Amino acid sequence: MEILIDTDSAEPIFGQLISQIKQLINSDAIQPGFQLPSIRQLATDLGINQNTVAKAYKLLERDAVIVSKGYRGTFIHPQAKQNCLVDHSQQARLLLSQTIGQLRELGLTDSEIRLQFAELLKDRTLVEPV
Amino acid sequence: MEILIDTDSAEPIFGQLISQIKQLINSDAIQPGFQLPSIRQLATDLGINQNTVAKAYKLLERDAVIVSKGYRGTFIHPQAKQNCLVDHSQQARLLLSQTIGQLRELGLTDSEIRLQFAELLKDRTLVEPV
DNA sequence: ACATGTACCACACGATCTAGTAGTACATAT
DNA sequence: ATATGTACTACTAGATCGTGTGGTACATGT
Repeated sequence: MEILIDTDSAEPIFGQLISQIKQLINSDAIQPGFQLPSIRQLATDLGINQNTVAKAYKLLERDAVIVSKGYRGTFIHPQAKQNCLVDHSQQARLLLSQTIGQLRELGLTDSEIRLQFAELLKDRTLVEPV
Repeated sequence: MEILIDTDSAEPIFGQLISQIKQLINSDAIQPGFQLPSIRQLATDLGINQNTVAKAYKLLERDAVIVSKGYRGTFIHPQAKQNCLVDHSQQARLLLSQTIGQLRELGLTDSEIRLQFAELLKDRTLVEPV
């Protein structure tokens, strides 16, 4: 499994990791069930921080591209290739654009919308019911 | 009509104007039909910029607290006292909190939500249908 | 000619916030 | 003891935003 990191790139490292891992899956270089290197292993190999790798893995797992099995390691998800194409941003775009449109119709200033949004986003109770 | 501006205050000048004008209305110091000083007049009286006064007036008119009658001047709105209490932020809060909750349930990161939001807010076509 | 509200633009200062990364520590299970 | 994923804090550079200002221009109606 070959991954190259460009520290000078504008794209963040964890983003490069995600892109390249997805590409390896799409090109069938690695297939479902394949065990990925551990977070520490990959981090030291690439000369980057563990948290950076952990972040990439976490996002990949959220999108069901890989699966973490705790101390046993991390593996390619059975439907990895299919899930690589899912775009969560699409749904977000739709929901948000509708909301913004409504708020603007109410006459709210963009500044006011921004302010409310920033405050609400700090509030974690919006998804976990306390 | 006495208005005092504290340049050293953390609250922006246009905010101080809005607050104090609302308070004058609530305390019956000025009543519906009362003619407010013109933008230029108030600006020079307080030693602040015209645009700052214009901004305050504009927001007050949006919330139906005052009414601009063009070259004839600006007046206190008939239902000013009542409209002083209307909080547009309330509706915004509700709409936004619902949307944010849904996006989080989808598993989206706050970073991702923020990004989408920032991009969409730049798009003015969301309310004006081109 | 004059005063009114309104609408732009551009700029600068300051404050705030965010992303990205790094370091460290922890619980688990072999 | 060792390896795994995970969670927390902290830091720094950079971007972003708001505010206020200044200037100019316009249409309106007296």
